[in-house]
Amino acid sequence: MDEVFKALADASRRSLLDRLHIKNGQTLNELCEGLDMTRQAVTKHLAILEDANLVTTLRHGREKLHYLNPVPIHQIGERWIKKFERAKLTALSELKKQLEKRHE
Amino acid sequence: MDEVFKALADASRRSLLDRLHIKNGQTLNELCEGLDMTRQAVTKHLAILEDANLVTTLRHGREKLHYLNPVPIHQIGERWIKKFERAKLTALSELKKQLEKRHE
DNA sequence: TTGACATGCAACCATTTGGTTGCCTATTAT
DNA sequence: ATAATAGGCAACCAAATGGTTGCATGTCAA
Repeated sequence: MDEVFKALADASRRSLLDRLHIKNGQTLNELCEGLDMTRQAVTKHLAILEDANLVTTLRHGREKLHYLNPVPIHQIGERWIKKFERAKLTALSELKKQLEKRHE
Repeated sequence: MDEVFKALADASRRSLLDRLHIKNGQTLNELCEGLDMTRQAVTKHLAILEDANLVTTLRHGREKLHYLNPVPIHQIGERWIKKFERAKLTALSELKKQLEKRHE
């Protein structure tokens, strides 16, 4: 889980995921197009995404195809973000209550 | 949005949010208890969470009370994670289809 | 078979990050 | 008044991060 959060912390990596979301199964060079970065930098980002299991790769001859794996993203939503849903609703009223308490 | 992702990338900071989720409105010293870190390190983490608008503070005499703001977490869920929901469902079948295409 | 293309590996670099220590200031309680 | 308490500020440090360049390897096409 920590690896996933770390992987998502970088805007370049999130944009790579976005691009794979639009078009799945792209090669390294395809993913490099239009980016203000060397191919090697992109390789490193993709390796981090792969380690976090956010991207799966598949060799096809001399090409390496990259596929988005949305499962860890979904898990972050289910296992982590959902926890804070209830808080959202009660946050403001709780804060007000506690403020009043402190000022007694 | 980037600030929020960056803030959430650290396990210590996520655990601080968890603790505020359990008990809202804690002081700095309260939040330091049981942590294997100096107070100053915790201060820095809290400052990052505050910059990302995940935590709101309130001075009360010599105490500084920390309140969880779950809104940015919720926004990550709505604006970012939800985008990948559809992908989740179709990911595997898409991958299979594309594999078949490449092997024609 | 040989050149072009797609990717991999490794060393190196600057900046950011997560942490520390030491000291200072403000508020509260005795 | 003064000691204890809660927190702030700044300098410093090691390690991680995000990037580079240079060269090597594997695969395809002419």
